[in-house]
Amino acid sequence: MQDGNALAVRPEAGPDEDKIAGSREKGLNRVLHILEFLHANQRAIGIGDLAKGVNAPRSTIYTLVRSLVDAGLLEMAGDGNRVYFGKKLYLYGMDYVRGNDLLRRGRQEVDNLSRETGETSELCMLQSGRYTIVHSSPGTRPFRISSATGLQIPLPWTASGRLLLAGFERAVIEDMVSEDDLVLPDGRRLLLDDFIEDIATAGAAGYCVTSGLVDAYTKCLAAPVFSAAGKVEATICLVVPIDTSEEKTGDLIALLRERAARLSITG
Amino acid sequence: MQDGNALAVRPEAGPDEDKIAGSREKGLNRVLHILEFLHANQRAIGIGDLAKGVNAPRSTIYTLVRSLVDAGLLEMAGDGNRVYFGKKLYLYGMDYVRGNDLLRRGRQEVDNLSRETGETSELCMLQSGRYTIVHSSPGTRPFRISSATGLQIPLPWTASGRLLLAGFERAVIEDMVSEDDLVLPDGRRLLLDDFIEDIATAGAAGYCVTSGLVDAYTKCLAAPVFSAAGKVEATICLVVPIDTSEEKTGDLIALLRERAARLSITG
DNA sequence: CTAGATTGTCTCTTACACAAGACACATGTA
DNA sequence: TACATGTGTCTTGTGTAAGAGACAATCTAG
Repeated sequence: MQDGNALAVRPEAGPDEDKIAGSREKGLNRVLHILEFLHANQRAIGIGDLAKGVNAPRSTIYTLVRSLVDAGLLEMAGDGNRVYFGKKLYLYGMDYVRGNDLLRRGRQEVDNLSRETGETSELCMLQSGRYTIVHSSPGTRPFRISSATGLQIPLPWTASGRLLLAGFERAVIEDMVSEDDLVLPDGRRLLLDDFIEDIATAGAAGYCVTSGLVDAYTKCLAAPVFSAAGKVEATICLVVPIDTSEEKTGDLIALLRERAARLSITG
Repeated sequence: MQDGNALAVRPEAGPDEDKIAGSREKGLNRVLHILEFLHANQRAIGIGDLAKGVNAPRSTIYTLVRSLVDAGLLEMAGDGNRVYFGKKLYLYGMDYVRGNDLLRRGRQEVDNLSRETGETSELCMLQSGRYTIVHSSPGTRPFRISSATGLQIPLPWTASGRLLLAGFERAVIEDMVSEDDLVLPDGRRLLLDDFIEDIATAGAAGYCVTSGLVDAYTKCLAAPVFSAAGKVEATICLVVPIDTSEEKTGDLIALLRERAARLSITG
């Protein structure tokens, strides 16, 4: 087959090694890229820019966008020549929530947690091999630490990432984690072996804490939610200031684990 | 088997206009049909049934579904050979909400309304020429009247429909409303002219009430939300028992209009 | 004013995605 | 046992959708 699915956002594909000239792409793939691009940019985009953004011929994008707008997956934005997500996608998304007990209850639980503790709380899942914040609830601190829903972060940067990978073969993990993923935002570099060991300990412990990984001021506490099959299907986590006392951290972890366990009881 | 859906969610068709025994369909269109079909059925569907449902060759559906699952727009459901909407669609849907002030505030307002009044409240919009319940909040009656989000109902059956069409040309309205749409669930038949007159009066009055249209026990109160351009962009409505007193109905309408007006003030 | 960039629509060609259909492997049921 | 029904993977041909490019309109500088 071809290069399989080169569908990984590719916001800016560093060197120009990819894209072997004008290979003809399937329309559906173009569409998937369009959606990813809009998701990555979080705003309405002009059709011309869209074509540039997904690196596709203008004429193609015009026709595809027309189809998508007609179908309601996209909508023309205010000024008239920009597009963004449409109502249909919202409706399908709500269908997903409705059909997905875990997500529905998880959202609820996360909202509760952040209200009760005052800290930012998040529901996280693996999304085609990437760590994804599926739902987050801001917390009540004056300077609150928040992250956008749908944000995708390299697995090694997070506590949840360590839990989500528990139970996977080493080879699979190596496959999911790129070299770049091991470089933290501040430039420090994790060793793959250390990361894999973290995963094992996190899986065994049933929770995970990371300090100062994505930024220097926060600590991340996470607990796993299990599927009926016993796999880690999601995590819930709390983002707290890095100087939170040992004692309070312990309490929060206990709380988190209890809630995660409750979520694991699938109907 | 399938079907038997009393509330006609649309018997057939999708974004395609002329469906002459589709010999060779574009992949993207197949996908759009798949999504519509899943939305109409509100549950995971086996790939074989899916192929039947959208009237497409199995081999095609297999490849398309694989692409969609890889991309995360669909997910394999529990037993392993059924598919339903995936996380990506949820994320895109949330992006839509985030990018859409009206929807975000409208949902909020509808939730407030149903909590304050105890009645079922809904946010409604036109979705490619069809009336759509975009968000609904159940109300607190013992036997509550509720409708599923994303349900599409013929425009003439509803109070909101009359408001949403205010300002459209007669020809456009005629185009949007099919013969079948004029037949109420109980078999009664509306006259197109009456309906169009209703639209005019509703538009002029700035609210609309219908009694016993979709069923014999409810009254529907609706008020329009205007876009900056002065067009009716959405409605919020309350579904109340048909024997609600004139006085209370009047109060609710006043409340509804006030809230709708507040929503109309776009930033 | 001209020169350049951008937008939306069109036409034509050909590479390839859709479709048909064969296959192996499960099931269930008479 | 045979016999139907369903599932998932292949291969192969051809109708057509993706892409190149030309076009007029519309901006926006300078």
